[in-house]
Amino acid sequence: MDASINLEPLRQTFTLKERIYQVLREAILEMDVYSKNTDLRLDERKIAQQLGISRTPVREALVRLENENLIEIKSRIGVFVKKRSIDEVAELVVVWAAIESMAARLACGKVSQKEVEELELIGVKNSSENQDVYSEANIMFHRKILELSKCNMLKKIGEDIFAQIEPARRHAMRDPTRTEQSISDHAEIVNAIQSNKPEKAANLVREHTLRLEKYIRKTWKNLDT
Amino acid sequence: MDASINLEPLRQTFTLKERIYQVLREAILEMDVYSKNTDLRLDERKIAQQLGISRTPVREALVRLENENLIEIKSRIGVFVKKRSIDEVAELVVVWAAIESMAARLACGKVSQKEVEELELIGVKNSSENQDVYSEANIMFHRKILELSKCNMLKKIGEDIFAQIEPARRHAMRDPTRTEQSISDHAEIVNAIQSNKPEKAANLVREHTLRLEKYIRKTWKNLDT
DNA sequence: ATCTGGTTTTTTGTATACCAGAGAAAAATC
DNA sequence: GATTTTTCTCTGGTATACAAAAAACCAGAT
Repeated sequence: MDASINLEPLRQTFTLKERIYQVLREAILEMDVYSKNTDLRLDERKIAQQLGISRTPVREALVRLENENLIEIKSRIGVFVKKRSIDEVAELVVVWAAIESMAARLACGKVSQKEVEELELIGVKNSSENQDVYSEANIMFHRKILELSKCNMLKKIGEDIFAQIEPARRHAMRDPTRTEQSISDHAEIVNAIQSNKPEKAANLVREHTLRLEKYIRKTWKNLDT
Repeated sequence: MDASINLEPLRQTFTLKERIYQVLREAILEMDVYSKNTDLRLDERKIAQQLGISRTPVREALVRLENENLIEIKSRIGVFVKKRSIDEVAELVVVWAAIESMAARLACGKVSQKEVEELELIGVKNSSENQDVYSEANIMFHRKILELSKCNMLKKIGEDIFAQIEPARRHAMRDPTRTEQSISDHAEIVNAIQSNKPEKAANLVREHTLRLEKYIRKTWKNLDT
């Protein structure tokens, strides 16, 4: 028998810097970085105050974000969300193409029928509804390929790079005419994976993604000054 | 018109956390991680004391290193240099293969004769001297390919991954019989790049690197416990 | 009005102090 | 002697205080 008070576990699984990191990361990725009137400055103290904590864990989160290239900490000047140049974004897309192409190659021969169907559902069927749905499904399609590679590192690094591209992708991809082409590309890719043609799958994915690179380079609207 | 002298920016950017980061990173990469009697623990306080500074900048450097997957910060337990498992290393090699393969592809058609010769010198001619020289030249060969892609992001991300692999590579690659095969691979790669065959160059590089993956998986000597 | 020079304010960098959880060691219990 | 409980210590986590550099401000001179 135990008559003493038995309180809640209260387990605070995550450390502050971890949570702040996640909060900030999400907030940064959702920012409209390329809009003229977006303030790119992050104020340590303001953030700490807003969250009701001290600067220390905030700073540690910021260091991490800087290491991920999402922000830039200028010594004794301030912290700024990074606005990538067209060249940097295009290059990142190239890296992404390399990684996803390898993922598609590896996926061949080790995916179940069920997984192929999931991929098709995301990238081909669901995509055709409307622009917003397409955009969301498009992201998921590419993430799914990374997943199907069954290679955790490929997935992890691929997603890191994707996060860096995402703001620019939102900025540059407003053209609905690309949707159709994209969906037929997806169908081909699904097909190649399903019929276990690694070389073809890898090539299709690579060219599909590199087409995005070309597109970005062509249609980039420079909103700087 | 501006006739005034135009001086350097003179950024004094030497912040402590930056320097500590570099010092620690180098030290970690040089550690023989897989040796039984290597102490993998890092003590914030001790490091700060040794460097004659406070814990704060040390911690920020550590956060960064953790984000690069070189160390692991266990909350209220300690900081440890990460010893990658065979699976993680093998997967990283796959990512590396993806990136370097794309680099070779891009290098085709945009390299000068002089650059090709440099590559050949590093990867084929200089490599044959002895094991140590070979090992060093081997690294340089692969870095050179990243460079010849003229894609900064590819280079940067490739080198990040390479840094993570390096300790394991040193651990696993002790077999001199691989040297010959490797050098003839290199020669083929140089040839493909020189004669502007992107598809072939990409394939050769990929298979060359993936062979390393297989090799690591096969010969990994588990020194844990 | 504009430029110049110093001064104040703001903001980041670093140091220090204290807190809390985990694990080991010691003590108590059986 | 083995097991459980308690205490203590070690280590990272967080808060706060202070130093230093950059930016903003503000007179006074031109």
